Amino acid sequence: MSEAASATARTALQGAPSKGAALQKDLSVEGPCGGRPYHHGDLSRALVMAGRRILEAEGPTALSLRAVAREAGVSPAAPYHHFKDKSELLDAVAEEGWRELGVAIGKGRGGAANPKMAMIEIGVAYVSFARQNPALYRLMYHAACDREMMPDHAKDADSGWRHVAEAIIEAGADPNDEQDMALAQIAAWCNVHGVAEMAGFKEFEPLKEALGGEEPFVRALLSHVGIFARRPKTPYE
Amino acid sequence: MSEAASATARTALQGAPSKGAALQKDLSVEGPCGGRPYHHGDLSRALVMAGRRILEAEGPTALSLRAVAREAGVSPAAPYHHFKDKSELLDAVAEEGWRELGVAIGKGRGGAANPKMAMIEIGVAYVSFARQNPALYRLMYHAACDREMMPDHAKDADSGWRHVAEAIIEAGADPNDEQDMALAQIAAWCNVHGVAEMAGFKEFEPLKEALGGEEPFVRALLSHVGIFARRPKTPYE
DNA sequence: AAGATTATCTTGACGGCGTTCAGATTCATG
DNA sequence: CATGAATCTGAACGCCGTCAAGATAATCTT
Repeated sequence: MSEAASATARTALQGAPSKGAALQKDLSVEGPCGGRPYHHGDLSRALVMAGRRILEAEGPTALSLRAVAREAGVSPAAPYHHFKDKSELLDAVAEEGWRELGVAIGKGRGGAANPKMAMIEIGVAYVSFARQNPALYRLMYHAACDREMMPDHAKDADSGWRHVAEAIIEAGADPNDEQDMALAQIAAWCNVHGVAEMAGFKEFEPLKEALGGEEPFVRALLSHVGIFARRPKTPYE
Repeated sequence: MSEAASATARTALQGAPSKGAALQKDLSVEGPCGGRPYHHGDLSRALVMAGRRILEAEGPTALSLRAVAREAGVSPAAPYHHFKDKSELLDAVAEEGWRELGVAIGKGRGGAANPKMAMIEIGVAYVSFARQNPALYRLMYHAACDREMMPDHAKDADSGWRHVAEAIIEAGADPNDEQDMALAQIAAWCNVHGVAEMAGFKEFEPLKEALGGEEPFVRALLSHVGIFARRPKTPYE
């Protein structure tokens, strides 16, 4: 189901046979270029990739530090030379997810017919990513909630957060009304997150089918909420 | 010894603030009262309460089956006579949470100035509950996501789900347009969930302060999204 | 009232987990 | 080539979820 999901990620993960031996060798062979590789190869990278692979293949409950080490072909204690503890490793996996999500959002935004549609396309891309990598998305959000903030690189050029801010302005918001800008951005983010986590619920199945599939369903949901229609600040009195 | 343990448990719970005051039953030595009590007393109830207490006091990572049993004063294997496994116990804790949330939502709805305001009040009550019981809320949602559906009792009279449906109709929606009804209900739920999980993020702090606190912030967010304003189905073309 | 039956709880064990630490190995460099 | 630092291993600790076997108490039958 989520197999076709991360074609982009898959290339990155490609050629990773289960045992670490081959992986180690490959990494150490291409070593001399960057000056990065260490004793074992770039283990820290390998661990993150192994973590993601386990997440996709066997689900979040199987994602133990020991399993990751096993998959990477090292002892259970090895990761501790690259990450303070398990949660730091998981953070690294999550961060990669956020980066990919940013790229996906950028693509969605770029494919919009006009600036006013961009926000919806962004939302669709966001939800679509979350639905195709559910375990990863949960991990990402878990990490964010734990530290009670968005990932640090949210300010980066290709981050989803940035895309949203720009799209809102392009859609006609007044960039000088900081408060309204922030509200729009936050509201969009909250909404799209809710949809991402609930779109798979089974009680919505009939409606999904009536609308012709999950993507139309998501579109309808986002449109219905008027995700970024500019509107008076207080619709009720 | 079971008596003593459950006594400590009870006093500990009474120390806990906020809700659940009415919830705790009299587990004291009342032999032939309800026909329910068993060997130990109502252990299954006691376990759920212990679970909740640990969740609030020490966070989700401390919430182990063994810790719950310890807190309830029984052996680590005792819970297995009442719950199939750990996750079933957690489900029971979550279910209690959903019930409380339903009540909170009902109160919010009842306190609304007029039918059109009811939806916002519901949203505020929802987010407020989630923010006051963050660990419990996460647990609730985790359980729902795992089974990919809302809790079973969502159809009950005092469930939040029901309240939302009724409030939407009272606000003027056409109850015969099933599709639109469902969309409104789902969109509301998604949005409010997103706000609930993100309202605590630190990057929103300045905006919160500018708006005068967290509740105004939440109100602004919900209003901005036009959470339940009736609107044309496709705001963009 | 006494014995049989069932439900409940305890004890003890198993394997897996995250984490630590002392020691072995390999790398970079002088 | 020697030395010191970075990297990995092996074994150990305590906690976890879970299970099987036995002890204990409540309930039911007669």
